[in-house]
Amino acid sequence: MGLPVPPRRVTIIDVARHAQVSTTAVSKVLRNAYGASPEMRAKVRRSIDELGYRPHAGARGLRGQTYTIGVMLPDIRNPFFPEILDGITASLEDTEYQVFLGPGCNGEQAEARVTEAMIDRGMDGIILVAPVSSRAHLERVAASVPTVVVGRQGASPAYDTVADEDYEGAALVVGHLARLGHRRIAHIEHHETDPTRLAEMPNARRADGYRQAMRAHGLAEWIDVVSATYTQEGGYQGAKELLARPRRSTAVFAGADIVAMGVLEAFTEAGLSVPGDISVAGYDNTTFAALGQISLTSVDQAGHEMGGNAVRLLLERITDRRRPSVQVTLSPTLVPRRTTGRPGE
Amino acid sequence: MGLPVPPRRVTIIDVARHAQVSTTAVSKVLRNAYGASPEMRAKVRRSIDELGYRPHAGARGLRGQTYTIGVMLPDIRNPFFPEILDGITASLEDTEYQVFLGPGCNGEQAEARVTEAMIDRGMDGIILVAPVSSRAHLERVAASVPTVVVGRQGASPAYDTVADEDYEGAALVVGHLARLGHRRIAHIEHHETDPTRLAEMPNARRADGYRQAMRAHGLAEWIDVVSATYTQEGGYQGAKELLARPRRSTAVFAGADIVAMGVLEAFTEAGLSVPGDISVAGYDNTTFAALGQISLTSVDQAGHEMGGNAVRLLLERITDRRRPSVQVTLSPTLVPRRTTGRPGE
DNA sequence: TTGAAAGCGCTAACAG
DNA sequence: CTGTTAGCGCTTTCAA
Repeated sequence: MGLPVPPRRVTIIDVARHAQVSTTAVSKVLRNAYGASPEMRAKVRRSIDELGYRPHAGARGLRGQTYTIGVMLPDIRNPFFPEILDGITASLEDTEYQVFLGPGCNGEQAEARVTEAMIDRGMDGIILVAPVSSRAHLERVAASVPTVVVGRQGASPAYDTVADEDYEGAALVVGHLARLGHRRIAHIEHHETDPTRLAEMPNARRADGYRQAMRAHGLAEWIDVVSATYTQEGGYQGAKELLARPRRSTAVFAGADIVAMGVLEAFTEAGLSVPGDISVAGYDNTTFAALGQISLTSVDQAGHEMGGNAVRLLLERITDRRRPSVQVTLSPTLVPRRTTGRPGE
Repeated sequence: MGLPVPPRRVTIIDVARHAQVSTTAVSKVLRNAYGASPEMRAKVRRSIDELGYRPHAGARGLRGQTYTIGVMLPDIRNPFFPEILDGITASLEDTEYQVFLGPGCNGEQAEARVTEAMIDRGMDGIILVAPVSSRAHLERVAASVPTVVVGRQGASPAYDTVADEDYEGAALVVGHLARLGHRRIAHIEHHETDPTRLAEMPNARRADGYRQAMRAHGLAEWIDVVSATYTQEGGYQGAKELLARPRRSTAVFAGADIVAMGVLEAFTEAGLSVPGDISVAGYDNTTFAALGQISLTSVDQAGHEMGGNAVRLLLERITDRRRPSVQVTLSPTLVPRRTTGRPGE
């Protein structure tokens, strides 16, 4: 059963016939374009409603726009990204644009596939969140469609960027811990080898920010960085490594909340109390950092604002593709919770 | 600068010219369609590679398919959904189809907007995960595009379904707790009023499954259901309510992991130890249930398999739109962790 | 202000 | 097996 014959879609021709005008007129009304009298607009609008007409985006795209914005998120599991997405959808809610997300990407190859798929579908603009692709690829993408890169530093004339100042975020954590009386503050970073990305990716900047802040607080001699990956397992292993040190740290700054989760697990396993024996801080202020059971001190990146700014820049660029590129940098804030306290309490 | 003039896209005509064949020939090669000699195929493929040609999905969609599958997830924050998504993308990886996600939807209106947007973009098929829309709307959608509904019971001739047997999941939890020696097992449900959805939505079925299982274990007199919402706050409030009861339960079955998180928070606040004083179980086996710090007993829905099945059914239906609808039901499994133990220990 | 007509890139139907 | 032709639904000249 199930209506084997899907009823033919209502097209612009049906609307034109119903309203007794030309398709051109209907098109003008759809796009709020110049050259249609108020009476005609009203008449056309009525027909559109009566017939339940909705324009076919693919067909529109062949000549004009598809009114579609693509968003690429690296990992849908990371609870930080929904914040950005909320900011994006909220800003786009009252426009005609529709957002679609690429599926979780990990690695340059997956990113290439998704970005190409977006371009092939005629999307009017794309927002890339924390992409790992080479700058060359990003610029190639930006050459064929308006693009905004979010959560990654590195200005380019080809695309706009919106990012959090990770140096500052790292400094907030180190400052907070130092103020509590910690000196031996260790850091677990996500290892980065690619030379281009080294300066642009948040993980690298957090590690640098940590080093810089330690020096600024006169704690240079206690700088201790463990290389791992931004995963729970990475945090677990990194914490193990720290525990094996002859002089144990009194605080650990994990480069991401998910890393902090692994750290907490390792400490619990080792019978250490947090923050009694050792303090732990994360980064991203993810949903589970806020869970009462965990209550992790973290850094909030204002994801919502990031998303909102990204949309603003993107719409501007869709309007004027040759305007000079813009870089927006937002300041993170510290969210102290129960995993950090005075040392040796 | 940023290349103010985006280079014209390579079209099928360019490829045809380069390979010295007709556009029809190129089209056939693209679609692996019948009627092209191996030599011609090779020649065309070479030209495609040399020119870096990629077909324009919108244009294809005007006559044939767009090779695009839309997936609607209700809430990107719920860590259960990525599992389904992984199953979907994994099954689609080696096909020409590309997945795009609708942005997080809450409520019927948002769902309507997203499903319509997908149809307007000529998507070849759509997968709706735990939609809250009325059955009528779902059938309207399914009438214009092949559709699979995931995570919601309720067979329809218009679409296929893939769901977990929530009765069974609830029974697993009750059985587990009963076997540990619990009798006073309470349940926190997500309140459902809509009569149509009542029988189809997972939350309602979990509550029913709980009641049924309690009876089956001879614990009918201890049935105790608190109505809340599937949120952390809902769990917190629900737990408060349970604590105010004259006879306290020794175990709580929360309808979802996120609810269990709120429950745990309330119990911690009340100075109760888990599972010493009271056991807690959730549902969905989300990422944070597995976190060492939380270690929540939960029910695993085999999201990956759900996604894989959804894709299989969808591709089948894209091939043959009039084949009778299919319902796939998967069995959940219990994942016992540290939040459940013997009562009164 | 209005509409006729061309064409976006591709596929399907058909003829050779 | 191969190519010609006619659209798909819309926007965009451009002439009236």
